[in-house]
Amino acid sequence: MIDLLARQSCCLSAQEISERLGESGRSVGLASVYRALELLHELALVQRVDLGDGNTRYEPIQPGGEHHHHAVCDRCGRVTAFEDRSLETALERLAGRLHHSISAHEVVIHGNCERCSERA
Amino acid sequence: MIDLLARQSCCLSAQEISERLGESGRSVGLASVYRALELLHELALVQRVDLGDGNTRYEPIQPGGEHHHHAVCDRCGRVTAFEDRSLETALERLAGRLHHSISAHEVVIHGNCERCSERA
DNA sequence: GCGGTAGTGAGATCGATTCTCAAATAATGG
DNA sequence: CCATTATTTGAGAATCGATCTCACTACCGC
Ligand SMILES: [Mn+2]
Ligand SMILES: [Mn+2]
Ligand SMILES: [Zn+2]
Ligand SMILES: [Zn+2]
Repeated sequence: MIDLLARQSCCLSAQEISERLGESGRSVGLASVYRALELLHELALVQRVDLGDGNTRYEPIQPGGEHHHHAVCDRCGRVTAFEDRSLETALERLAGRLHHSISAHEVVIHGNCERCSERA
Repeated sequence: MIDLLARQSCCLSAQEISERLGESGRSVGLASVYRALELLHELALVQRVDLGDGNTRYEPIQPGGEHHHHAVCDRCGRVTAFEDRSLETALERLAGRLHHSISAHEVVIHGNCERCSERA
């Protein structure tokens, strides 16, 4: 499972992880998936991603710190990843000013994806 | 209920809204609270806030556009609101570059609040 | 093999949200 | 006013992701 997650470029739900493992032969129960994810999260190897539909997703944390954020289409649900250096810079600067330690941050953008923007 | 929400400076869960309305005499069922919130959200009067504990919160959208974001203490759960102009600027600039319309954005910071940072 | 320990997952449980529907309330028209 | 129709409410059922339980399995050292 570790490897399956590591191979992902973007986030997956626990359900999806369990299904994919099943498809590829190595079936793993949902309970075990959640257990593993919790552990990986504590070890800072996996980050939780909450996009506001009722499903928590998980994605690997890159050792180098590179990461992206997500734009969600409120019409079709499609999730688009994006990176933005100046956004990250703003967040880094904010860290100093804030009376709050920062172990993670998450930026979620809502709107319509390219495809859904076209058709009225 | 509109007025109760409007009076809030920060987000409340549906549960909290129902409770507070009950305390102040005008009891309103949970179903009705959710109904009203959905409507207010469609009218762009209320914004959903998802902080990653299983509770969706809601807060009024200021007509002027002023708004804040949230830092969550992963130890005690306390929610701290913060504003940051340069973060907003970065998000505004991003809007142009992104192949995705933006109707809302949400920034959530995880870490430890001031109090929890002090005690080891 | 055998007892002990850690890991697994099917199914029970929980809790937030959504759905249903009968009752309450409001609006309409004579 | 009163009867009729339309709208709103909210208690409780249903849903569904996440978590918990616990019998069962796998593994380990002897
Ligand atoms: Mn970032
Ligand atoms: Mn903002
Ligand atoms: Zn779309
Ligand atoms: Zn705290």
